[in-house]
Amino acid sequence: MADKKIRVRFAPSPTGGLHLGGVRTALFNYLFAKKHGGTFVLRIEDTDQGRYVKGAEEYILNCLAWCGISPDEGPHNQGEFGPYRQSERKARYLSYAKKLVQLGYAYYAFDTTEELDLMREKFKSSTNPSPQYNALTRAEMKNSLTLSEDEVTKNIESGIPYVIRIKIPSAENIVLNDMIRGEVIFNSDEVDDKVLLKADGMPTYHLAVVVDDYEMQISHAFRGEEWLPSAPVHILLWEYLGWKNQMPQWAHFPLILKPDGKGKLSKRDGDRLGFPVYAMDWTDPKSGEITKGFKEMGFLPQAFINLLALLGWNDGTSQEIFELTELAEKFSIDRIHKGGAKFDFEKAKWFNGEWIKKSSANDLLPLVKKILETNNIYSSEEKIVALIPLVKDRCQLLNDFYTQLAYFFQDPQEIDLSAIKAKWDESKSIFLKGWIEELKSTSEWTSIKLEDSFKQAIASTQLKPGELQLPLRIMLVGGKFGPPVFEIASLIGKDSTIRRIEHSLTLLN
RNA sequence: GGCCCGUUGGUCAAUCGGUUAAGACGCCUCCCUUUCACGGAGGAAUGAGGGGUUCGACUCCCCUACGGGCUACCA
Repeated sequence: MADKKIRVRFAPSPTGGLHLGGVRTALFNYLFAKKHGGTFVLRIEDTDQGRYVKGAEEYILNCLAWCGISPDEGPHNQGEFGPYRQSERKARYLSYAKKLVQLGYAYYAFDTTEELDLMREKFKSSTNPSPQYNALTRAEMKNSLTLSEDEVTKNIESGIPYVIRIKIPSAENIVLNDMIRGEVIFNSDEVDDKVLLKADGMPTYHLAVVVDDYEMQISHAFRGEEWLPSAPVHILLWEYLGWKNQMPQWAHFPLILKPDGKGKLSKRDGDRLGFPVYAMDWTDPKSGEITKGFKEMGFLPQAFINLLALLGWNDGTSQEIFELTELAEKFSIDRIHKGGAKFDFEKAKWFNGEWIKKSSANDLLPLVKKILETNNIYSSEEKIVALIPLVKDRCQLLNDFYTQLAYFFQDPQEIDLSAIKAKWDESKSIFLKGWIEELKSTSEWTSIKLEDSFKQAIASTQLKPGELQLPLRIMLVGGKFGPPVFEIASLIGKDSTIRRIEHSLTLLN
């Protein structure tokens, strides 16, 4: 076992957008694989044809690629353990389910939905509001344990729908050894006879996960904490199928929680509180509704995985900024927390700001260019790349580059005159008009020269430089932000500078 | 209701029996800056409660409280 090759998997269901928690699960799997020179497998768990959403698989791949954590093996890069979509593995599950029946560890059940509801109604009490299909109730149901062999065969042959359920033993302790939580003990009496094979012939998660983890030789099975209660079913299955000594090591990750209230983070929380929950934009193929993703919100993939990695894990030092390769070196399962972490969008933005500061102008160029272009600003790469260092410290999200850069390319659409008006008087207008005249004849248009000229001109008046520098900024950029004013003036050029000042002057009259 | 998991500032968190209980985000003050940021210096703010064990508990054990997950022919 110790020399077993490290193989881990990320096994999402293609049912919609890829949740932040899902990306973190994928990331932790990836990091573990990289750290130990193992293989990171992608398996598509598409056994629920009712919830299957077209395009979701492709989308998941794209999200992983954007994050830089593409799988080593999966439906799009087949290894020797394919197929990697559960829907394409259907026949295998059936044969294992039948084997379990033969062995007496599972049984056929013919109960209809109505009959199940009836049973639950019948056994419902104040002390037991949700009765289970288990040792107590299965004796009263229609299954191969209560029916004669003939009846069972007849039922199956005549096409009556059936499921196969696991027969949970009574009064047994089932022990899970979790890499994060240690020993967790379940009493089998609390576990119900879970459906293994559905009436449509598809396996449920419970059967599929153990069959596939076995066949794909998964060495470590990591998943979210929401799976902890069903772990005993899986452990039993490993045992009943005779694979107990090949069972992977388990670890259940803590959940990512809502920032405010309680409960795990959902897409709705993002909509409600104004931040993304999905990795990338997700368009629902039925409704056409678009749900915002981190990518489109202006996150750098490096920042996104960095923030995710630090949600429930840290390396024990106070370091917070890590790149992927460094994470892969330092990652370890035993430094993962047990408790869930509330998601804090403010901190997420801080991570992104740090990564923007860390990135070079050249790295940022294509992204910034694209943002400008979606806002109808087209410019040369030379110009953009020169401008980026001036403003990148002021940007937390990539989209901030638009506001920070737009006035270099076009006159501000809105000018915050209210900030000027309060202390405005005629003497200031007169000064600026005079200064503009001076500028018109200036041949050397540099920020140093402009600043000199401005200060000299103002020295001959009663005004102080500070009284006019802010108004000048607002006239040029539209608001109180951006790099030093004279630098801006030098970059936008003489015509624009003069035009913008004149325009504001007329507005002030 | 039952079962399981969890609980250090508002949030992310270090500590693995002995510390003035780190650090970060956010917030506040100041410096730098005649803008906004960045940067720098400070500040407020934490061991859920109660019992044990121990010379000594945030750290180990028990109880309580609180929070979460699960309780589908969904994953």
